[in-house]
Amino acid sequence: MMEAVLGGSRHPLKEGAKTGFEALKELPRVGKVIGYKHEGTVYDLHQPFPTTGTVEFVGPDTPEGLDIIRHSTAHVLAEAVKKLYPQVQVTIGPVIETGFYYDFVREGGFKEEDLAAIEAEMGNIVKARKKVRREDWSVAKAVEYFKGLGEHYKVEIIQDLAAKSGQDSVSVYWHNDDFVDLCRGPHVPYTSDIPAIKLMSVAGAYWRGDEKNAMLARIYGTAFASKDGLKAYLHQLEEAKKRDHRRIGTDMGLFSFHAEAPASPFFHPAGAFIYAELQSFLRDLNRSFGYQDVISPLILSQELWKKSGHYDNYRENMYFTEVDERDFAVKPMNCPGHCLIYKTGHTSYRSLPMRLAEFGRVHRHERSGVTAGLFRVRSFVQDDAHVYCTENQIESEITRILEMVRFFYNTLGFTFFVELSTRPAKRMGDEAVWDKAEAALERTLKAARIDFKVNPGDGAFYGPKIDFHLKDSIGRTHQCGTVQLDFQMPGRFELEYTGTDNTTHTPVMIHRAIAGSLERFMGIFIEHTAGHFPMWLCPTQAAILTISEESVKFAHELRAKLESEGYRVALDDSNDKLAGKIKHFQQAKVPFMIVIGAREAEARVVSLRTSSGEQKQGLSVEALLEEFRKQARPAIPKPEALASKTPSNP
RNA sequence: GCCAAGGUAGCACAGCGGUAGUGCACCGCUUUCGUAAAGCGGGGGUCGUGGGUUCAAUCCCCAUCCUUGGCUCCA
Repeated sequence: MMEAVLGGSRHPLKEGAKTGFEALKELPRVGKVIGYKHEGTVYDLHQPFPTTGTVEFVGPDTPEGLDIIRHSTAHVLAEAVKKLYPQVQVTIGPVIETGFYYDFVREGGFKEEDLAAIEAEMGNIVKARKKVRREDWSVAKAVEYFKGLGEHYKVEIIQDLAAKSGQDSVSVYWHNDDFVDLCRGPHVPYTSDIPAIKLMSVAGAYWRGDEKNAMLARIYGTAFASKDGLKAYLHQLEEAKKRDHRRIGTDMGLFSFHAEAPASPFFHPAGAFIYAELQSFLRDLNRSFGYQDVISPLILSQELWKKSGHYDNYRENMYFTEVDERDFAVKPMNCPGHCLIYKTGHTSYRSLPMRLAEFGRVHRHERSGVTAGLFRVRSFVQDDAHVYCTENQIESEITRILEMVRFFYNTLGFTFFVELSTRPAKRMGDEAVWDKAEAALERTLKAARIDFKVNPGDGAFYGPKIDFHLKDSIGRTHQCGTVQLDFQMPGRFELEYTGTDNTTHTPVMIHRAIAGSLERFMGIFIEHTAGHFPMWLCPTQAAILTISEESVKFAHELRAKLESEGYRVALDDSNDKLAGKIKHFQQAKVPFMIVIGAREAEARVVSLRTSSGEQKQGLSVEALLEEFRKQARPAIPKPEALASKTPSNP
């Protein structure tokens, strides 16, 4: 006897149904069904039905159902495009996290204004309720058929598929007899089973993602199980736009960009304040963990970059300059400078680990199309540090760094995930050293009980690395912190220390950053908080608002008192209405507003309002200060204090 | 770099062959007012930059700079 799972409950199922549709006839009607899952694979309802086991029917509002709808919508898009532009070739049209896309071959690409017509044609196809029918063809037949249609990319896909997997048949899906596309499936049974479609944008994309290949015309779209689902998604996009750090940065006057220095931010007083506070938080954390500040120059000779390997491996991202007939480069990284500092003077094993930290400004020439607000810039500061240590100290040093990273992210309220990146194709050094380095990082992560995913081939050219990724408000992830093990550079720079045995050894070098780029980190933090920063980071922490002239004198006294306590306070004693003042400081995202009218002035108390709208009336000045003290910057722990804490990376 | 869209006052936008407009912000005056906008008046733009077409260009054409979305998601 078979079993069916339908609408969350189990039902016995008679054997012998030929298709999903037939099987459904035996079962109670519970909502819409567009496919079924059997042994982990999803099938469409027209496909031959299994004869054993449990079958789970898939509704449109399940993750699998949504994938089916979106994949089918991609096919409908392809049919609509072929109908409107018969000369266009189709390539691939996969489902992505937010919808789907389809890549076409079309001279000149598509224009955004073409989308309306295509969407209308898609609507016709949906309305026509075309049956989506699967057929299995031999590879030979498929190749011949698509060749006949002039669909050369499809032919390439089929031949590739056959060569790679060795399978001798492929599946195709028809819309009635009007349109056929190569596809693994599954699909909705009828085109009318797609409830809500929206084409989003056009873009260029390289065939198979490779710049050497032809540029294809991509159309992005999305589809949902209901009109409301689509509406909610579009609304969410609007909301995300409001949190965009570029918009908030402009509104709050935090930073600007100028053509005079493309992709390089100019921080205004308010933005620079927050930036500097974050920096000093990180500096204090560094010092607490035994790091020492150093400062190294921005421009260093080209020979140095040849020695470090950057010239050979990173040249296309570097800025060069020539002065006095000598070649220089602007540093894209701080490590060679720190190595020169290490090299000065004789080093004993007693001074290891040596932890050198620098808020080092680096310049990297990112390609023009990849820069984005603060997220990807060409000039930025890293909270960089290099730890020189013995091989025996590697694991304890990395553990210490993991603790710092965890404290910093948790304190600012971020969730993150961790990736271990292993040897890339373009690399230096022997395989044995790579083996050792990769194993050391993996061991340390496991010991710290941090979940991680291995990212093969994504390491730096000098060693493997651990990357920390933060999630922003619209689900994008950003690489921030990094820990990189380096067995190469110390040798290249002939770094040495004298060991207990009184002979010279080469130290190991660990590159690490916690925030990564302060610029990018600020961008993420702005979106994370939507501009509502914790009080200790705010340039203006509180605004005193008077109601009428009787309260002005007390307001000034209060400001003097708060400033003498070290708070950054604005005073609005203008003759605007209170509601207007509140609106102004609300939009400026000042966390606290202190309202003072005649009543308060007389009793020498205040009315406190937070930017989230909470109110407390009749607070004494001492009670107000107590409220503020609760918002102080979190205390920086010592390494020993964190070592005992239960690890977590949510 | 490549494909597409865009650049008009500090900000958000409208206008699109006959040399510029709205809202907010800013400045001035009036209003002394209890938790998201009181009223009136005013100043501010060589319409990204360079070239071309035209009697006339913010608008059309070419070039260029900058910004934005996309270029890993394998039928």
